[in-house]
Amino acid sequence: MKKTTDDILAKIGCKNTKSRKAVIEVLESAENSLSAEDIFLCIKEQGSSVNLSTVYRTLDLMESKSLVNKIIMGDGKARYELTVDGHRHHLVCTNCHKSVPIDFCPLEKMEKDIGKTNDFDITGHKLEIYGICPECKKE
Amino acid sequence: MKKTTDDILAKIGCKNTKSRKAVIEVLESAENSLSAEDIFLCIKEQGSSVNLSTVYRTLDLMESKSLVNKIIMGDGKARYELTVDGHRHHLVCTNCHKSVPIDFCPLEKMEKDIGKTNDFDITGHKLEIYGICPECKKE
DNA sequence: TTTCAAATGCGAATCATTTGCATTTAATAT
DNA sequence: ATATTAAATGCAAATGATTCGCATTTGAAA
Repeated sequence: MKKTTDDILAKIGCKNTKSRKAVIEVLESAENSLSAEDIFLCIKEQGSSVNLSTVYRTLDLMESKSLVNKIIMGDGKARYELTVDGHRHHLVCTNCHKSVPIDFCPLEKMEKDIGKTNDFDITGHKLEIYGICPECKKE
Repeated sequence: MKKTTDDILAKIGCKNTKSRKAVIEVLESAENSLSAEDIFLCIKEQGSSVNLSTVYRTLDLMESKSLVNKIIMGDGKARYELTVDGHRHHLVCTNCHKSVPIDFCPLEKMEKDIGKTNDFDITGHKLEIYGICPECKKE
């Protein structure tokens, strides 16, 4: 079980530290994407401690290695999640901020065409769909 | 020519002030989406003066009335543009931050299905496509 | 186990955006 | 026109997420 996080860290050629393992483990067990502070608090709850700066640095590092996907949200806080095969978009509840991953990407087929039409080299995209989740609808 | 901005302001039921007219006029003549500070500087260049807070407040107001579309960018600054019929997505150059509007929306047809599948009431979405523009490619 | 670059913690700095409050102004009634 | 008043503005200070500098610690290679 620890093996996985160690492998991840070895693969990107950086030191295998307690903080980094903690961050990765939190992300692995998360159902939703988390903010840096969410991660920081999770680790604290587990009895360990990391500095918030270190969480940010770890996330930046992992994002630069494409291990983590940074989601820029409308509320001013970025969320992070482990990169899964390909990428993933979310349905975000504008009331409670919970997010549900969507398992397909409406852009996949179109991206190349759009790039060609506009003479851009496409490097990526961000998509979020907003709405009210079932729980919040009840209220 | 002034008529248009006056109409816009009348329509949303708020005071018709110099600052607001200035913001709207800058947005009308802009080719790309602009940051609050871009707008602030444009107005200053024209010899007038507005407070940056006022620019933000005007933009928030207009966004709340759906007259302006707020684009959340990866560089930490939001960009704004007048809402055109329906909505619009952008191809954004990650190098020079220029953006090109895309005249169709890949989500249009899918949104309802996605909402139904996940039991969400869909309220909207944001999509941006990133790449390198023709000019920046040359470098 | 020595060595040293890489990583961390801490506090301070940044920077876009927001807010409180005193002052000004546009729109309405007089 | 003028008075009246809620809405809008300017200003400066606050906020809040993220970043940075730097002294200290630590993992990994020799």
